[in-house]
Amino acid sequence: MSDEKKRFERFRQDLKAAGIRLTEPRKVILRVLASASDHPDAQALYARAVAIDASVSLSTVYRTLKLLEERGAIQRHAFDDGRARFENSDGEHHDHLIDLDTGQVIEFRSDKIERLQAEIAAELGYDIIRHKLELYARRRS
Amino acid sequence: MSDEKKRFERFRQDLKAAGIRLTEPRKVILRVLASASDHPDAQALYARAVAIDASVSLSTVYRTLKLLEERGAIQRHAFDDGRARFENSDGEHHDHLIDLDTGQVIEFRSDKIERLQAEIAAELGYDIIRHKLELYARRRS
DNA sequence: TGACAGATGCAAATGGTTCGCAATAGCATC
DNA sequence: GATGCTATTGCGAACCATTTGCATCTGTCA
Ligand SMILES: [Mn+2]
Ligand SMILES: [Mn+2]
Ligand SMILES: [Zn+2]
Ligand SMILES: [Zn+2]
Repeated sequence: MSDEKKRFERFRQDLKAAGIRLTEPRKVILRVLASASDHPDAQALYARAVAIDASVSLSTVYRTLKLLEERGAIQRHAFDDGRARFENSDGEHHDHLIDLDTGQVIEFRSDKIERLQAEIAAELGYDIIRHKLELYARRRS
Repeated sequence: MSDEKKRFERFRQDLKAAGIRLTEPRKVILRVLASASDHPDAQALYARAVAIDASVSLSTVYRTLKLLEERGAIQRHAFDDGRARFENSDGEHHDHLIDLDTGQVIEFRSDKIERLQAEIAAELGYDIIRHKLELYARRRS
């Protein structure tokens, strides 16, 4: 089974387990999310969904995104361009570098940084629930 | 001269140097910003400004904030609560830990993390222009 | 197949922020 | 200190991403 199909299945199970109806628009949106490998915003997801089924509405895209986010199935990011961007939450945690010139989003992960963050929070008497590390950068010339 | 006064002076010089008029509303807003030690949003700054001079408008608060941000005199943050928050840019760079229960913002700085970030970017062929590190955390029980 | 609660599309509302515009007020000059 | 030009102001309307109310549809399970 392809990764895309696996992701779709995971979404489907998630909703089913929560007793949430698997409607036609939701199926379409799940499919779109499962096959996304970038960090699309709601508009982009809506466009991809409409390409599959023209009757899907932007409202339902937003409602489904919220639903999946609440269940932890997808993650919402707020990069500096205003719109919220989404990606599915499988795979290991990573942070992002945003190319200021192209808008390209590059993923990276540093265990050292993750560890240091936890240490800092601990010293302050806190446990990190989630965090955000975004590097806005320009290609070295 | 107090830190507050120093900050106000720096703001004043910045604007003067750029040939920007030092109007009454701007003076009030500069004063408010200079004396802020937290991370207030536009509404909060507006409230503080109005307490000094009731004729100041929210529009002018926003316009002045943009002006100062463009000159690098203040910094804009976008924590997860939607509104933009501001703080003056003197002092050394730091990042933020946000207490999810109280909303309290705690500042910290880790040279190690700063260094690691630069290394990661360099490996990817990038120079960091700015970055955002926010830890959303809960007090350890 | 029927019933009913949950889900949908549409349009209108929201909330933070920006903008257009006519009126006002810095500031350089006299 | 008065004058003139222009930047700046307050106000309300516009913006834009996202959310919501509502009448209508549709999964789901009996
Ligand atoms: Mn990612
Ligand atoms: Mn700070
Ligand atoms: Zn991370
Ligand atoms: Zn930092």
